[in-house]
Order: sequence, then C-alpha cells, then structure tokens
Amino acid sequence: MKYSASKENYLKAIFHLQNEHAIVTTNALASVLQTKAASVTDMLKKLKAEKLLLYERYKGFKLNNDGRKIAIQIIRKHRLWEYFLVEKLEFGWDEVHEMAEELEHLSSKKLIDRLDAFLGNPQTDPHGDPIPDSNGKFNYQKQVSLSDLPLNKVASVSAISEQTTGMLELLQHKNIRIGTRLEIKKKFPFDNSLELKIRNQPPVTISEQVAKKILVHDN
Amino acid sequence: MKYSASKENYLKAIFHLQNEHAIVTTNALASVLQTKAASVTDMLKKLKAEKLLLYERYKGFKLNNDGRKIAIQIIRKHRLWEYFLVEKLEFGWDEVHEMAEELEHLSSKKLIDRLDAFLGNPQTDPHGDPIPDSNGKFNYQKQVSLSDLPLNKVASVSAISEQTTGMLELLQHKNIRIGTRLEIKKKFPFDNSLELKIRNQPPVTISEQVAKKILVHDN
DNA sequence: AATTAAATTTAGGCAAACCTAAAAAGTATT
DNA sequence: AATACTTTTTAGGTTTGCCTAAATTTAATT
Repeated sequence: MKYSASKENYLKAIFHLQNEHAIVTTNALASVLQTKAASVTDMLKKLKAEKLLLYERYKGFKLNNDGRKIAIQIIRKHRLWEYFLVEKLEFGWDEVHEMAEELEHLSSKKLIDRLDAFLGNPQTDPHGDPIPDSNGKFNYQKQVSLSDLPLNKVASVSAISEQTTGMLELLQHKNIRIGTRLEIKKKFPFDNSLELKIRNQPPVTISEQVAKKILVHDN
Repeated sequence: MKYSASKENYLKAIFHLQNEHAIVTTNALASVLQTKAASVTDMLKKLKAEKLLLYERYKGFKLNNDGRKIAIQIIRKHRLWEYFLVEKLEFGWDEVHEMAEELEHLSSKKLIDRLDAFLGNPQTDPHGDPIPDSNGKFNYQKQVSLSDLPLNKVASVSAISEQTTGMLELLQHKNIRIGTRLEIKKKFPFDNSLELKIRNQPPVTISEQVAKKILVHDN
C-alpha cells in the first residue's frame, strides 16, 4: 500500500489530465512530468503490473478505480498542506506549491487526518480547489464565473482562475480573496464592469476581465 | 546543497554515534541504519567524495564541519516536527518518531523556520531533547540525572532517557512529564528511593531505577 | 610470532527511475 | 494504397543505494 513518490506523481498527473482532456497521451504526460516519453512508457508498464491503470501499447491508458483512489488521496494531502502553509505558516498562496509537492508524499494517513481536523476540515485549498475528504469524496459546489452571477445574489469567492502577480495584487487591494462573500449591486452594460458589495466595506468596481477570472459559488 | 534522504540519514546517524561513543565503527553504523556493512562502506566513500566526512579505509571516519552542520539541520527539522505533531496534532510523544523520520527530509529551509516561529521557538522536543536554532546552535542546559540532584533543589524534568511503555505509564501515573518542576524532599539510603515534591501535589516516591532515567536541569 | 577470529572492504549484481537512439505502430497526405 | 510524418515503444545505458560472497586488513589468542 506504499508507492514511491515517482509513482504517486504519475498517478496524480494522469488523474488531472484525464479530467481535462478526453484522451491522455504519452507525450502529454511526459510533458507535465518534465520527463521523456520513453520513461513514461516504462512507468505505464509498472503501473499496469500493479493494477493501477489500464494500458495497451499504442492504444492509450487510463486509471482504474484503485489508481484513481490513490491519486485522490495525494491530491487531498497536497491541498491540505497548502492550506496549512498559507493559513498557519503565513505563506503566500503563490509560494506554497513546491513545498506541497514534497509534503504530499508523506505516508501517514493518520497524520493527514489529524492535520485535516487541526485545520478545521477546510473545504477548499488556498487556490479555491476542493479538498477531498478522508474517503476521497469531493464536495463539489458548482462554480460560476462572477461575470455570470445574477444581480443581488450573495455568493462566495471559491477560486481565481488566473493567478498572476498582477491579478493577485489587484484582488488584494480590493480586499477580495477566497471565501469572501459578495454580491453584484450594479452591472454597467457599457463596458460590462461590475459594482460589488462586500460586507462592512464600501462598494468596489471591477472590470469585466477581472470578473471573468473570479469564480464563485452559492451560499 | 540538496542531499538524498539516505545520505541525510547517514549523516544524522554518524552525528549521534559520534556524540555517544569516542569511535564510530562501520558495523555500529550499519546496525543503527538497519543495513549491511558493505553498504555503509559504499556510502562512506560517497560522503568523503562530497567532503562531508573524513575517512581512510580500515582506519575509521568522522564528520567534518560541513557534515556536522547538515546533520544538525536534520535534527532540527526532526525535533521541530515532533513538537508540532505532539503540540498541535495531539499525537503521543511515543508515536511521532516514524512520522518525523519522513518530515525531517523536507528540503525547504524557509518552511522549517516558519514552522519554528509558528510553534513559538520551542527549546526542546517532546522527549526533552534540545532543538538547535536556525544557525545550528544548541541551547544546552546541562542535564543531571534526578538521582544526582541535591536535596531541596528545584529542577525541571528535561528528558527521559529510557522511553519504554512501562516507564511512560509509570511517569504518567505519577504526573511527571517534560517540564515538570520538582524537588527531592527525602532520600532513603536503604534502597536509594526518593520522595519528590511537585507543586500542588502530594509527595510521590520513586525508585532508584526510575530516578536514574529522569534527567533534570536547573531553573 | 603464528594462527585464528573479527571487522572492513572489494567485486559483482540487482531494482528503480531515468536517459538516448533506433525500431515499430499508428496517422496523414498525396 | 503507398509514402511520409508523428507518436509510441523497445533496446541498451547510467546512477543511486542496496545486496551477497569473497578477499583483505586489523585485532586477539595461543
């Protein structure tokens, strides 16, 4: 029940690719893992032998149930540690990824469950991505772009889909972050800019470009 | 400046052995690392090549300054993570070692310094062992066995040198743990048992065997 | 001092995870 | 359908860290 960091990285990468593209190719996987196609083929054979994925040479591959389960646990670890780094150790959300890449390979399940409890069972990581629970269930709340939110409907910021420094700076200045509850008070059709109301704060205006990159969910 | 987990384990093990025994042997090292003497010889050559220790075949070996520095940083990480696991995640001090063995190999220095601050710069880990600071300085308080403490002198428990389940249970029952302030009220020469006074508690008696395993320091 | 015993090192191998270069299979193009 | 191009796989190597078995060096004993 213990896999090498390398295998875990393969499983995680395949999982993510599968969820974004219908077909996952050897080259695509090599590219995200910063390795060579030949190395990927090697590993695919090993993962197949360990019954973590379905694979036929030249015909593609995909995770089976066991592989998916493991991938999800790694993602859980990654996101919980990111949350810890940001909320407890006061790192910026843009500097935690690398550290979480190491932390996600720690083997103790008990440790991660205790960490989860210590953090208060957070639902999303600092980037707004959902954190699966101990059983691997994602608590998906469907996200809408802020630019599609109806007028006067309260919603919470759940993710920022473009995480550049410029975007971050802008949001910080306007006091918008993951979890911020807000509602749209006015839409200006001229440039599609929005006037927002955030609790206990004066109204702020944001441009269409920014609104499109902010994802929100009900409640 | 980045070493494999395996190399780090060698450095750490050599460091500990050096501090306890004047000479460190290949076999002793193999034994604590649960590996074979031949493997140790292999690694000694590599560590010598990387200028982390002095080594001449058949003539013994010891860490040089660079090797010692790295070993101390690993020990720092190990002990800070142990502290975190016990104080924040509420593990027992007897169950954290294995987890800390993994955590100590995380590479980010910034992470460990932030953790240190988050924990309030603790001076000792849950077993009472000193935690070196960011520069590798140990804040040693000289320890004395409780059996050597003079009568009526207040001291704090700083470490337990034998951490068996039986010992733990006994100490827990008598309300003695790391940090407990106590003084010896009476020594019985017949069996060298001691009567202790702990603040706000009725006196307790402990045997010579137990007293020898409890280390204390001034203040 | 010679022999025996113990500790250490060398020699030769193995598995994991990577690599390059070449071959094979699949896909496109004319 | 034949040729060309792209993708994937195989073949054969490398490094790290481990192993066993045999050789060498040092230490102990007679």
